[in-house]
Amino acid sequence: MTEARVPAVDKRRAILEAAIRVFARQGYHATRVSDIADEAGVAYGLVYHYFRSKEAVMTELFTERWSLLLAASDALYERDIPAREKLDGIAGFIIDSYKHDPELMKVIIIEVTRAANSFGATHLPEIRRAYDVVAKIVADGQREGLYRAEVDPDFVAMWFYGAIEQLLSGWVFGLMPATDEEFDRARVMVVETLCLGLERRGPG
Amino acid sequence: MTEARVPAVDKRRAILEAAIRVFARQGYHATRVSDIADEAGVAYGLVYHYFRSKEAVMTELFTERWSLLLAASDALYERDIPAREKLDGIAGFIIDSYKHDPELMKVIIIEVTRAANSFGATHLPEIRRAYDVVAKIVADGQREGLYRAEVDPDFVAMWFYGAIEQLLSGWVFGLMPATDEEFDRARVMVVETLCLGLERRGPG
DNA sequence: CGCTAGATTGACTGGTCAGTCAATCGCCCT
DNA sequence: AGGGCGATTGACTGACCAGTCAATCTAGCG
Repeated sequence: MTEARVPAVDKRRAILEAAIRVFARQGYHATRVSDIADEAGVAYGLVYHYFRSKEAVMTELFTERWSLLLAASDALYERDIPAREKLDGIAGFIIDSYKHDPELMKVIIIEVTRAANSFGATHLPEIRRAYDVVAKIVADGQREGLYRAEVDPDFVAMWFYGAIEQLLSGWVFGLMPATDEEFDRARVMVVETLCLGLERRGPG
Repeated sequence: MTEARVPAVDKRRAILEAAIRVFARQGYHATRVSDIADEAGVAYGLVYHYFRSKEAVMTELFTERWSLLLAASDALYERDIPAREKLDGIAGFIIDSYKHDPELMKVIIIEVTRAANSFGATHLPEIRRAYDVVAKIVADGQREGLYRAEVDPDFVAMWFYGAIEQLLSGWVFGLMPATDEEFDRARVMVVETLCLGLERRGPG
């Protein structure tokens, strides 16, 4: 009774999801477009009907999720809660994203965020926007006198993301146990240790 | 009057150094073997006289420097100095390596250490060995009661390297100012903030 | 019914490059 | 002088793959 334009099976979506699996399994460079098509159960040419290029597929995967992270970060930043909880919220969002779709996060981290040469270069602006929110949170914390003034907020932002990416990499490659308890433990540990490192010491 | 076998110009070395420049400029995947040969001022085929493959060139670049880091880490670990100084020594070694040959460090970080798919996978064991030294330092610190016992040493090790890699990436891509003062400041900041985050709080 | 337009197919093309190899060079030794 | 051998050369081959395109299919519509 409703939308007449939407096919019973959305092949476009099928292609995107197949791409996640194949990119996660073989890496972007090692996947042929035909691999994506096969995995999606569609003809080779259909990939080019829906996407301009192999790169465009990757870009859509990244942008779709990264924009969620940016939105969540902005929302967190605006809220009237302690800096620490904002950072915890961001760390939590990323880790939840991993819990929710590990393959997609694997692809994003490996092929974009840490791939400073290829997609990392293309998407630098969006990536930096995420860093900037963290830097702003830290800067606010310094202005309120919570955090030591000597540390550069931009530096902390890079640190924060560097640590989280490394963590996810550890899970992705089985260097560290990847259970739900570990996820929560890791999240607490990053934020707690980072904040302890940043906080001004008492009166002494 | 001396070594007869060594040519006046060591072409093998020239190829390695050309490779550093070209890999740094274009990235491993985007460099053709002919680019390396041209940059070295040498015929295409000579690259294959000295190296089994393009990959072998990269591997030699990585292994040569990484083994220095491992040796330095081990030496630092054995010395009878505070944990904090050991960590500072490792951070310092890496940052000095960057100061000494930024292009080589750029290549190692981007193409190996952070390239978990390609060379990162191949060299995982060596990379982990570097992490392990940091983990051992932290574990010792915990045993001595300096550091909080709740944090997982392996986790700290990943964190430490994640942060430093991110820093170097920031310099490499011009996201952060890369001057000698910045290098020293960054080194102090990483180690100081990390240790403050790890240390046990006074009596409370 | 036929018509149109988007969906779908897969064979084919063009360009790229890693790695091979046969030929030549230059140095040293006898 | 001339033989031997590693160093050096660069044209060539074989494989691979992103992207194109003309053909076919399907569904709504008047």
